[in-house]
Amino acid sequence: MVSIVSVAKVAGVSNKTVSRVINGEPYVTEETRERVERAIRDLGYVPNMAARQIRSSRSNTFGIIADYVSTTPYSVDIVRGIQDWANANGKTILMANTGGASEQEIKIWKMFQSHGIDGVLYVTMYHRIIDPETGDVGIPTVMINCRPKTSELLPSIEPDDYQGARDLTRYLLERGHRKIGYIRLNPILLGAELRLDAFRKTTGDFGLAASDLSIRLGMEGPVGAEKNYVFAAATEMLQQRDRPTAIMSGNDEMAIQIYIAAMALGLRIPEDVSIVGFDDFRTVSLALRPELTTAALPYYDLGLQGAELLNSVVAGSDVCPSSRVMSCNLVERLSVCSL
Amino acid sequence: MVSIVSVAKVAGVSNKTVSRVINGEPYVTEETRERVERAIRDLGYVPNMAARQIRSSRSNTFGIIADYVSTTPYSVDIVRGIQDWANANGKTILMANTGGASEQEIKIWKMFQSHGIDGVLYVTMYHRIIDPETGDVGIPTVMINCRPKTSELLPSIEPDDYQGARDLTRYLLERGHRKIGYIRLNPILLGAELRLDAFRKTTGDFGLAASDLSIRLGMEGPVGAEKNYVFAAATEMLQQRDRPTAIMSGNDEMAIQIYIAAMALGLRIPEDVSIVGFDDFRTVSLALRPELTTAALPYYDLGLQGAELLNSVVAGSDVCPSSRVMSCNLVERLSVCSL
DNA sequence: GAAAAATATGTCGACGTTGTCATGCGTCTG
DNA sequence: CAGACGCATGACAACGTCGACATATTTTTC
Repeated sequence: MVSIVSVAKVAGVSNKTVSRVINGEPYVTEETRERVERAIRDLGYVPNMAARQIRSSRSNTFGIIADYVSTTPYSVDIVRGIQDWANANGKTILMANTGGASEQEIKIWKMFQSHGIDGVLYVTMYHRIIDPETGDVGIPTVMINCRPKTSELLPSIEPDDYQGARDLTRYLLERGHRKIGYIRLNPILLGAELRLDAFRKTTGDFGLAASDLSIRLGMEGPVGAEKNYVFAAATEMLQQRDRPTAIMSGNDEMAIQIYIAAMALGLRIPEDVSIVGFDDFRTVSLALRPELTTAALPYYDLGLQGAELLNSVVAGSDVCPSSRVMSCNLVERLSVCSL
Repeated sequence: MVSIVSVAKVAGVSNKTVSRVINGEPYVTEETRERVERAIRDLGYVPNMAARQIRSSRSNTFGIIADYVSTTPYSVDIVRGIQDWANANGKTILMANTGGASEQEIKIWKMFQSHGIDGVLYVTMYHRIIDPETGDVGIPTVMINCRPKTSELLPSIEPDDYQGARDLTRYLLERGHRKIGYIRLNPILLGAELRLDAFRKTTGDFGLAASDLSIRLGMEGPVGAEKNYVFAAATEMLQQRDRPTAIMSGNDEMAIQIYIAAMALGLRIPEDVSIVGFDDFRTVSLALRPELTTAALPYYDLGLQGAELLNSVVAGSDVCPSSRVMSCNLVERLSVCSL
């Protein structure tokens, strides 16, 4: 193992001087600095993080604890955002998934503690309210895509589902749609309620009556084993005499079934029925024909901002532990037409 | 910080005895062991990995270096497999993404070295042949979902695209299909060639002529910015007088467009045209109606086995650095009918 | 019942790094 | 020119853990 000591020997200086060079401390002659740097290059020296950590009790490592995020296709962009931030700021990321099991969660907190993690990003796959088993370990924590249930608040960052659904609804209304169908997300998800509320409120404000709305449940049951009514619901909705001219889908994935249901009934998209999604899950939204108009969940930014926020918490700046919210931008594609 | 020393003080023994208890070494009375364990619990002691590593020069940590895997929806199951193995075997996972940039890659290898990583899993999003910039760091490495180009071989684990496509083709042939269309994956991907070869070979063996086959390119161009011809290709294919009774899609995602193309032409699936995918990317294969018959990429097992294999390499057992291959199981759903 | 073996516990140092303090040298101030 | 100051460097200890070795106690063996 090539250590600071071997570098010092080769450069003909003390180890402390090498340490100074490595850490960019002042009070080193240009000449010694160069000698040391050459020795570092020649020997291929790399600092030993474990030793640093033991000395400084700072690991420069953040932990991600997730339910399924990194192992599920949907919210990977959160992780990407975090990693990009970490990369740009010289931090390392240690990742663990609970798979939803709370005994796992406790084990993971212990593991984080063991590794002297500086801070934890608590990430969930679906936007929801939870009660993190922080294991009372006292590591600074920021929640991403979820919000703590209990009063002992942790700072959190969430997508603005309400605003996203409101913008989407307005978009349809502005294009002349007055009969609108809505196929609901699984009600366990926080987004489901927020999106539906926004839909109801916005159509109401615009003067639509309850009879102009056609609302159906698309999915229900435990995440990962839900019952799927989307195709049936869409088919039924589109067979009504007075069928909606536009359908809002709880998310993009569900929109696949709505497309297929519409086409099976011989309806053209968007001429006969307009469809909008939610999430901008691009594997779907860009694969559908016509491409899907939808509201983009700000996953990447959630990750980036979350890491940034955690960093300031760790650095000790007094972040008030409130919930920060990021907007969902409307992505206009070709699945909606004006009437 | 509660260390071994504080535990020793409380338990009234030497630190070495505490160390012995922690590591389950023999030669400790039942009585002392209990006293120590109680002290550990009372103080909430957790071993300090950094210190351990510095002492033993083993970190019990594996690194994942990926192009985009963990930040892309497709192959997250590889990561899940690795993490499950790590969890079950008390290893920790450090994860980094190159985003495809090779200067990133070098940086990441340095970082791994800095952290004293025991072994590295080199994972790619798409099955392909690459030349890893291992940074000549000499950390044991196993490649997952890819194969090294150069002669200095590293052990690798890959999916058996050929077998998967062969089984899928046979499945169609056995059900009486004699006119079969094929929409090709992006040819940069190793899977594209293997799958197409299998399709050609298997139909040929079965006695189909080239004229019975209708092969079109679905996508091309750099990953992430490819040109997409799928919808057009499928539409054109299905408008032929002598249209195929079944279409094999390069992957599940492309099948979305094939479904829509077929339906737009008023064709029913599977009565008028059968469709099979590849990958079993469940967000798609289970969302399509009828659900998609496909071959499942063994991603989870790739991860699990890869971690296992890396572990034996690290432990020093002489693993011959050859390529191991895992089969793609056919998943029968409802998108194919017998003629 | 003495020597040998097995069991139980302790002391000490080293891993690689950096913070604290000390030292040496040159330059400035009055 | 004495003292103060700024700069450049080094000596040393300490972080938490565990391996090597030493010591103390008990058990086995003939």
